[in-house]
Amino acid sequence: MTSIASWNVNSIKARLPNILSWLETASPDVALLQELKTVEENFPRLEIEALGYNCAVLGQKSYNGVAILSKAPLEDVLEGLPGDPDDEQARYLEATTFGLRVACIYLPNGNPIKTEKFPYKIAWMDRLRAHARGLLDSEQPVVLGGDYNVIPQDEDVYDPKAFAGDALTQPESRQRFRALVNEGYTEAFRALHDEPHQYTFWDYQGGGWQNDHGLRIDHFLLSPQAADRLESCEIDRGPRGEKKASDHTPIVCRLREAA
DNA sequence: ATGGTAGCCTTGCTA
Repeated sequence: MTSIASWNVNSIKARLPNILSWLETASPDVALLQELKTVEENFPRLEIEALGYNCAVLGQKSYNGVAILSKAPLEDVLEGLPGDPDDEQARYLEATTFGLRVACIYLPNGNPIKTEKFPYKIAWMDRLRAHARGLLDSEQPVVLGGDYNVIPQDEDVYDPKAFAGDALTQPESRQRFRALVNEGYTEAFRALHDEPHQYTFWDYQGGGWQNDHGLRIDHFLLSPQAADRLESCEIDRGPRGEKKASDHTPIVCRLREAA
C-alpha cells in the first residue's frame, strides 16, 4: 500500500512543529504540501529529512510555494505548470515516486472575482487541464493532489448562499474542475464517500472550526490506472484542532500495490 | 455593518 497526503500548511515556518508531529504519527509515504510562504533556501530540509523524507521544493517569497516529500526517491521533477512561461507563481510541482507520477497543486484562489485574479485562476485551470490530459498518455498511474480552491458542489460548503459570489463556487471554476474529471480522472474522496459536508478547510475568522463552517477544497484526482488501485481516501481532522493549526487539514489517500 | 484571523517582514497584501 502507498499512502499519499495533501496538506495546505499555511507557512512551513509557522507550522513546522505541527507538520513534524503529524508526519511522525501519520507517516504517509508521500506528502504534498502547499502554501510554504517562503523561498527554497528557508525550507526546513534537515528536519524533514530526519524523518526519512526526500524533498522537492518550489518556493516563493511570502506567497504560494509547494513541496513533495517522499520516503522513496523523487525523480524527473517538473517545476511549474507548463503553458505560460511568464507565470512566476510557485504553485505546481510534479515528480515520479513509488512508481506514481504525482503532482502537488496550489490552484489560484481567484478572489475577488471582479479583479484580474479570477481570469488568472480560470486560465490556470485551462493549463492544468491541457497538462493533465497529456499525463494520461504516460504508462504510469497519475495522482494530482492539492488545494484546488474549488468547492465542487453546494454540498461541499456549509452555506452555499454565503459563497454565491465567491471564486471557489463560480460556474466557470466548477465547470473546469468537472472538465478535468471528464478528461478521465476520478475524484478520490467523492468516489468513496456519499456524505455531504465533509470539509478540509475552516476559516480562522468567525469561529469556522468551532462551528464546523468549512469547505471541501483539497482534492485528489486519479488517472484510471491509479483509480483502479484506490483503497481509501480520508480527511484527517486532527491537525485542524491542534494549537497554532493551519486553516486546512490533511487529506490522505491509499493505493493498493500494482496488480 | 464589507466586519473577522493569521502569516508574511509590509505597515498592505493574500487567503
